[in-house]
Amino acid sequence: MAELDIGTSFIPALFKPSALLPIARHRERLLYLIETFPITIVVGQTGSGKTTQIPQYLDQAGWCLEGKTIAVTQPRRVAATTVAARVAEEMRCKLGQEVGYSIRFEDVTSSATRIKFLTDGLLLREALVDPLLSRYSVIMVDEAHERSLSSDVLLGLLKKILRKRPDLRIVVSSATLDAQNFLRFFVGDSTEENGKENGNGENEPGGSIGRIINLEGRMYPVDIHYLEEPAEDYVEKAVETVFEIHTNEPEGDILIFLTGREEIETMIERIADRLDSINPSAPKLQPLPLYAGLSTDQQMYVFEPAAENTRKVIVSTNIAEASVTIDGIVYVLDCGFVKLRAYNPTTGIETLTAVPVSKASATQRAGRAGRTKPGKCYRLYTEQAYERLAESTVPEIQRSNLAPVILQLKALGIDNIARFNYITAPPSELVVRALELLYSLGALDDYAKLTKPLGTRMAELAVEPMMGKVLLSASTFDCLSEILSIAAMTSLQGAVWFSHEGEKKAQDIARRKFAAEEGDHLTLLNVYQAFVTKGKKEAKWCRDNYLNFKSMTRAVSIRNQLKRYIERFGINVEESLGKEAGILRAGGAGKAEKIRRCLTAGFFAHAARMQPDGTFRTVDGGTLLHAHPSSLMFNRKADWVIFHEIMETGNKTFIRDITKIEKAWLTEYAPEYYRITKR
DNA sequence: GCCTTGTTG
Repeated sequence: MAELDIGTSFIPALFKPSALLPIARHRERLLYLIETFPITIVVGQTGSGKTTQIPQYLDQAGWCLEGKTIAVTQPRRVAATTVAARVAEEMRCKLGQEVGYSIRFEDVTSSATRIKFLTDGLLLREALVDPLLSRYSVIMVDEAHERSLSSDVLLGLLKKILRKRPDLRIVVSSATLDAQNFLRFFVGDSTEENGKENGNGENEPGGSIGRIINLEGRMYPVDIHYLEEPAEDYVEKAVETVFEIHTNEPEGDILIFLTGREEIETMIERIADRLDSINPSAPKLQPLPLYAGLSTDQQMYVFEPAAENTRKVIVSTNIAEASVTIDGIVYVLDCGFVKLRAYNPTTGIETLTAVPVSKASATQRAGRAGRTKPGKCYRLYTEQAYERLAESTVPEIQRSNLAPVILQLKALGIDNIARFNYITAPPSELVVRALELLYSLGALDDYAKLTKPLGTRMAELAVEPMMGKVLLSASTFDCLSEILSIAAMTSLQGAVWFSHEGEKKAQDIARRKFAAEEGDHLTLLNVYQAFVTKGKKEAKWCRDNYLNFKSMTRAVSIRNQLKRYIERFGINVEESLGKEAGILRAGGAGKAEKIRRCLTAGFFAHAARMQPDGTFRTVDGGTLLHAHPSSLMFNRKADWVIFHEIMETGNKTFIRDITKIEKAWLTEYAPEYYRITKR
């Protein structure tokens, strides 16, 4: 940012006098609404200052007296930490004192903390031990319009808590489109009066429950352009548009939204191919990729200022829509598609496919061009196509595997899942499938009540239900120490290996050093054990072995956390770290078999059999599966296996983290499940 | 022959 240096360098660049923010004009109205109504919906564009200012107004107005705290939830960890730092700076206090944050593995709060930023998932966990969230006077749910699983569940829970805590105040921050929807959610079917007949003279849809307040943002106008004819190949169209902008439009960086890594790499190659066509004396173009799979270092390039006389072209996935904000973008290109996860309750298979974006999403993308000055957005589709788009993206709760959600709701004391206050209810097929799985794992009884201690413990463990079952069975299989490591490693979701371009072969060779005959789970165990013993938890060792140091460090934290839980349940953890590594690799019978049996006791629903041609079939024979290329079983022989994850991408269904088992173990550990599904 | 994005005292 170009600002005059007038010698006041002690004021950080971030700092803007808060009195100048547009929100300052709404201070009194905001405080009045929050004082008067249980619910306040705040509609605020980016740059309105709602996240940083509202908690401070509340603190100044006395909402933190008598030891009470204001909670502000965020959907992402980085947001919680950076916003907390910003507010601490504005209040001129040390982070962790009056202002703090709390995210998994990092609690930067103290007894002095009055304003606490935290992830919405973590606040949900707090409700397990403090069901009325009694330490908070105000809870602000930020970015609620993103409709993440945890913020949806949190809002439903808050509605329930309100009935028992009339003193509690809830602030929901949302985009325009959803404000009415959120208010209706809190008013509708409530035990309180609902506005039409509240008799207090206020004829507003929120009745005596709540109000909506609009805050202006600090956005510059963005010109929207559409194609006249649909594009046959939007990557090609995007490349052409980049060069048109570059030759005809004034300076300013370009951000392009595509759906995935492959498209991004294609686009970058095509731009590079045509760079020679630019007049050598003209300004240059610097294409840069941005997607979650890149290392942190590789991602940092997009934030660095371009070389002189050079225009940055950032080619990104949806990560730049809300999670990552880049300054200096003046032109946005939107391909009109996004890859979304969806869970098929009939097959139990997750899909990852490109689908048209929603209007809300397209608006958000366009807005990325207007952060620092007026911008332009080129939609690589026609205006008619835009009109046909859905208003908003289907919320996660309607397209996810709900087993973890239902387990959590049950643990929060919400027994009647069907009558829970959902902002939008999930399809009943999803609920039924989740209940069936939880029942087959023994987490629910015949009356769909949480079992004790198994069900309640599974809900407390921060892993998915199937892995929770494995962890809680491990001591009876005499392999708890190993399973703790395996659970931590699978939680990394494939981010174990570090891939640099052109080093694929070396990486494969490195991987073979850890390979276990029995499959991926034991290989992951070997990696973990080597990291903490031979690797001394050092970055250099990871580099030498093509492992992701950050992920490995995270695995150590996850394992420690899981171990603490297990010990709190009164289960003894006998560490065998390091001793067994050699034995496992040699295929040493005893321990390895115990681990495979234990995994089967939790993952019996994820079983498959290899066919002579190397592909797999599900147990009922119905679905064709492929070992993911990252799996050891991609080019090895096996018979029956269990797997951690199943996902359909493009036109193939992949399974990953695969381990060999015996067929007989399935009926041994899940007799009912295999009787039911075989018919 | 390969994963969009988040996240759990």
